[in-house]
Amino acid sequence: MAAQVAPMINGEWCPSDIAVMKSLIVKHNNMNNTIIGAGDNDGMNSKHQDIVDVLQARFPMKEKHQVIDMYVDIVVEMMQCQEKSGTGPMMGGIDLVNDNFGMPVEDPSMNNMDMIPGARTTEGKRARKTVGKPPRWPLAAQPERHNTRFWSTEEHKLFLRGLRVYGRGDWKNISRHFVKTRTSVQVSSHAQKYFRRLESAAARQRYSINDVGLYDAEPWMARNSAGWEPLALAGGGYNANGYVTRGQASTQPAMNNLAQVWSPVLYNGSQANTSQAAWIGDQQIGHAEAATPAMEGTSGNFVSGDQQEASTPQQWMNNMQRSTQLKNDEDLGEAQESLFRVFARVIPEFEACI
DNA sequence: TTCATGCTGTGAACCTGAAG
DNA sequence: CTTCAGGTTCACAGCATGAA
Repeated sequence: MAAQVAPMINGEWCPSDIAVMKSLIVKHNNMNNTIIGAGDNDGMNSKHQDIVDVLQARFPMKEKHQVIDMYVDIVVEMMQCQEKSGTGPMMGGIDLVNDNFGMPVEDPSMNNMDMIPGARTTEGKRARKTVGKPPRWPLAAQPERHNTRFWSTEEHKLFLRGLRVYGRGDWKNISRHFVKTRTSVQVSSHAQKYFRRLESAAARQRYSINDVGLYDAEPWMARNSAGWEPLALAGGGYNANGYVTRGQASTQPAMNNLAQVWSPVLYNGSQANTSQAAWIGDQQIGHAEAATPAMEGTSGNFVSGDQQEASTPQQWMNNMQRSTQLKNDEDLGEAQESLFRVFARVIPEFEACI
């Protein structure tokens, strides 16, 4: 672990890397556009395969899935910039999305993400649990908790990937295709705790598996222990608890999960690489660092449809909701899903890597 | 078209174990 | 000892599907 890098930043992609990737993507996209006609599916697939190969060649130290992942993120970011500006691409023409990479979307109904909390009525549920309810199990007959197993960091990252591809609510597919070691019920349960954790971000006191972001390295052990304490960084790293006490501004927790999951939606790519960061209450989500990868969601601002920055947990949640609306309105979510789905089909390694 | 059934997601209660 | 985090389970609601 490089001591210079904030722990929430995995150090895998630096801004210059991303700039190079963008440049290469734009260059090869434009170059191939002159050769490949619209609707040429094989050509499009080959095109993206070629671009990934070029990127892989440029960054031989990276795993292929890392390259693919970043490629998708950058494409989505560019797409979002195009959507926002309405006048054209930020970095040259890129038509990777509008035609679904030249491939049909296998299941358009996939865009069923319902991120709006409260969209489904819960009235009548709340009074369900009755007072004086007898214990679920007699003390002597409590079921064995043999299935209890803490989520590993890897499982959580797979969960985040699945969340990014299938969206919130499709636990079945996330379980089936990503977190294969967990049932859909377990995934759902984990998600419940995960989102609750995000909502109560300001009150966090202990490290949790849910603090692991998709691109985070693993600077910690699975539990609070001295095992990861030595990794605490001077000035802006972790403290022994993994969280800052409210009022302490000298240490910065890594709480970028949702930011990464929804980075193309929540973060304004055009403002990436600034040193501004979003905050939850007293705690900073995205640690401002000069060397922050744009797509990490660590340096970009939280943006909602009206470009408002979150400054309180409630505002943050509201922004998330508005961002979801924005995504729905502009079909960004569907486009992103399409990207991943296409990648999953075009590049076999993708499935193997995730 | 209507109804029954099964599946799945959601929110909450409850439990265990670890940290404070 | 208290508080907190994580996991399981349950009740309910919504949706899809098939039969009448």
